[in-house]
Amino acid sequence: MTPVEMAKQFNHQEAEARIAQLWEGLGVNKGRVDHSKKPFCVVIPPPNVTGILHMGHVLDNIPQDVMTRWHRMRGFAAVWIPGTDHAGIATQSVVKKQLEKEGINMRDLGRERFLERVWQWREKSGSTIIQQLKRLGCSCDWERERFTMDQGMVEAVLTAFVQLFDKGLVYRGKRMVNWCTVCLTALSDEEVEMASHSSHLWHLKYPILNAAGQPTGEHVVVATTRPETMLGDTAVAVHPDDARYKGLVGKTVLLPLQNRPIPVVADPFVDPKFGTGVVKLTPAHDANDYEASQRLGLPLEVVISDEGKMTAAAGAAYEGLDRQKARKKVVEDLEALGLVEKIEKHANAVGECYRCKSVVEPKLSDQWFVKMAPLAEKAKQAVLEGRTAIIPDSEKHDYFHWMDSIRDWCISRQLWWGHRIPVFYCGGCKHVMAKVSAPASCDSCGSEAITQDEDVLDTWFSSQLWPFSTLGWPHKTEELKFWYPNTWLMSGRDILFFWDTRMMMAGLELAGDVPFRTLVLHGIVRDSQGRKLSKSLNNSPDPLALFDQFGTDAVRISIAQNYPLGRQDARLSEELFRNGQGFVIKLWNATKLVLGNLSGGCELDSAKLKLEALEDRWIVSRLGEAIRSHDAYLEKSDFSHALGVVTSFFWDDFCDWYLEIIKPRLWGEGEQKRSALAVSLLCLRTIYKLFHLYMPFVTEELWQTLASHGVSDAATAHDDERSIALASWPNAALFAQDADAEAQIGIMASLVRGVRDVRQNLGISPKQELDTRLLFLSEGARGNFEPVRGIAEALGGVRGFAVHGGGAAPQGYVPLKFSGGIGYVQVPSDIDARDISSKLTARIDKLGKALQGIEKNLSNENFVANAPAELVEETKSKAAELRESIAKLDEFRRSLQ
RNA sequence: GGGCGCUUAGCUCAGUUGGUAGAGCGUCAGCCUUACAAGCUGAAUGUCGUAGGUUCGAUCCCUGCAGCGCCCACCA
Repeated sequence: MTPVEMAKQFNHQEAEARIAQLWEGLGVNKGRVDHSKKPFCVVIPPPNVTGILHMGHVLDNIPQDVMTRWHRMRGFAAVWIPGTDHAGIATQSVVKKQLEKEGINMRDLGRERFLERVWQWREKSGSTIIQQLKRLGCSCDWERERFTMDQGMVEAVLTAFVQLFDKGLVYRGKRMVNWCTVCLTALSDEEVEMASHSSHLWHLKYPILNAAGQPTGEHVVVATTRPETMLGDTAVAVHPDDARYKGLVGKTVLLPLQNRPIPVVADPFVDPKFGTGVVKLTPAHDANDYEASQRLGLPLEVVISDEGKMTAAAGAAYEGLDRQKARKKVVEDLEALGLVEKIEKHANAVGECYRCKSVVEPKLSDQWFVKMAPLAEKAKQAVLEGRTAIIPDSEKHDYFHWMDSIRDWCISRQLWWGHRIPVFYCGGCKHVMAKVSAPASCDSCGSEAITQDEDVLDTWFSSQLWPFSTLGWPHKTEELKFWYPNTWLMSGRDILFFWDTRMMMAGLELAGDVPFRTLVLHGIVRDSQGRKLSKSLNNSPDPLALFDQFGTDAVRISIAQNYPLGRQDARLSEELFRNGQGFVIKLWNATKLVLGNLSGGCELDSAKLKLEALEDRWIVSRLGEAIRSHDAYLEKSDFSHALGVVTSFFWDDFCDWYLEIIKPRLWGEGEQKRSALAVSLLCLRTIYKLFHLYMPFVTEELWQTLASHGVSDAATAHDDERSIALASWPNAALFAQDADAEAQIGIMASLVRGVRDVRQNLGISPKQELDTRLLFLSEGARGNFEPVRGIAEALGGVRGFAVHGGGAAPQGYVPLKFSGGIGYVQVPSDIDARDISSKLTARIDKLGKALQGIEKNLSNENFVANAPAELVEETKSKAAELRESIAKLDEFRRSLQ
């Protein structure tokens, strides 16, 4: 082997594509059912098929990649299944808008032709996000890519529906549902976001009629936040016990504008304390009112259409007006009649469509529902029993609360793009059948007049099957048997109720077990000012541009380091990515140093490695500790801390101390050089493996660089060395702990830091060699120092440490404290004494304060009596050390005067 | 209205059997030392939100309060 001339830096632009090809060629990401190994399976939260990669995806997928790579290297039969979601409402509205641009109304086009257009759009843009995920370095098994509307998925979805139907867990019913007047479909409760609107509370006067139907001249005042709905009022209600209105119940009032008499009724749902205690009843447009009207047998008057416009029933003056405009006109018209008593400011929560943000309208309609209570109970139990762990633990609270307060799930959507509900109606006997494939005739009467339900299923109905439908369910495939339940699932906590909870329920009900063993939830990323990323704020960076600019590895490591696990959110900034870039560069340069000094005869065999030099024993001990600690964090899915362990090992221990210590050996010859090379190469190879989870590209490049120069480890030669992704995970047990080495290097580092500190403080040039004497506080410390004497001299720039026997500080030396004793550094004659004196005073004051605090404790009898003996001893010796240091500093200060 | 979380250095955040607080960035100072100036070396900076309680001792445990944020909720 000869010294390697490495490029100045890692060219990520060129290398990433090449490395991705290497992986593809080697099939490193392929998951295979292998019963000799433990299974590991993750399914990707399927992005919208027509979507493009945004920071949210990056956030989602980095940890999945980390976990998948980690398990693969640890010898699991690991698979990460990718795919995309058809995203019903979102995709339909995109295509609808495209058509509108061409002047085509989708209703005119018809269902079939419209669906053709959607499929075309899907074909065109469907692979974009998959390509982008590849650029992120995701080690998915791309051959297993699925789409929520591919053939197998259709079968799974229809089967799931039919099974639930047959169990009586799916039913059709007339209910008040959330209706989006823009998307023109029903929504589930989860798809409605409550937003606070500052609005008004209008107090309207309804004239009271006498028995003959004539106005008495008196009014009853109702308070409402939606005056436009008064056109559809069918009654006015008060609380039965409300003394103020006792005489009113049973009478009739005149509904203004409509000039229709409506009754005054009593129902306990009215809150006498709110408003005037009188509420108008609009059964067709309010869920509460609807329920009350059912109890009271009141009629329904639909005055708002599906599109959110007033109907003919609202009266000629209002028909066709938008809800908002109708509200304004109704109020104006009532004011003109003198029927508005007052208008108060009022903040209320309004439901908005989670897709288009328009205000949802309650609408009474026939819809399909999933009966949730029995499913929720099982899902709750599974988490209570620990069959699925939720990380962080605090999120369980929301999970349980949701399960406890569950309501039936409206799954029918009045859309075309989606899984059509597999329910068939017989035109003859009105029999209703749920079938995976369309029946030719009625099961019950044999009639061939069969029609299929027009609606499609909620997108989340198919998403909830993802952990097992991707593995071949409803067929009992090898994959399903081996990889179900999935090991792990990562999702943003914003879709906990859309997706995660429903997968739990569907998995337990349909696949017979929990969908995943561990659910990890994360927060969102924000910009540097803490704002959510959004298109309108233009603060949402394009991940691909970031990959180009900083390198994919840099972006990945930056995000992994600042991972918003749990409730926490993470802030993004340029600095963050530059920081990540720094790690890539540092790793490159550390390799450059070692490879630049390669020479013949340093073949590496980690099993036969003899660790003789102290620093070699030390770095190997530290490395073992880093591996153990990293793995322990990752077991808990704590990526940031796991990565933090590796980065601080690499940067602080390996680069700042180890490489600095061994430089003379690397520059030298012979056995010293050989062993330094062997140990540093072993460390580098191990560091690459550890970092590979987070920075797959640069670590692969460096691994290949080593391989191409003949560096490989004889001890792991049985491993597949063609790619680091196929290499085996480092075994911490092979890196022996060495307490002596750690203690000795610890003393050395503390002493060197002390000398550097003195240098800086006194303004002594780093080049100037110093004379230094040491006073050891114990024989042990002295013993620990001897082996590191040479290293300390080299790194501290010290001519030679002499031992100071004790007693007064030597003249002209400044003291420094290190772990194990006190050092004295000779002050060069050209240093200004007054300058030093003031610095010494500051230092003495600082130590004095620390001593004060400690002594306060020691003078407290209760502390001495109650605190653990060890702690008391420790505190005493700390106080002694401080006193000694202060005394020496003071002595020196006085000697200057 | 109910529930949950957060408040620590100028900024972003770590900090579990309770023992007098750390990192990165930024700031200041010194270094182009033959891997790296996107670097190295050193320094400064905190009534750990607030008021109490428990304790020999509280950033940590308990209670009240304030500010910020999130989730849930059919009160017109």
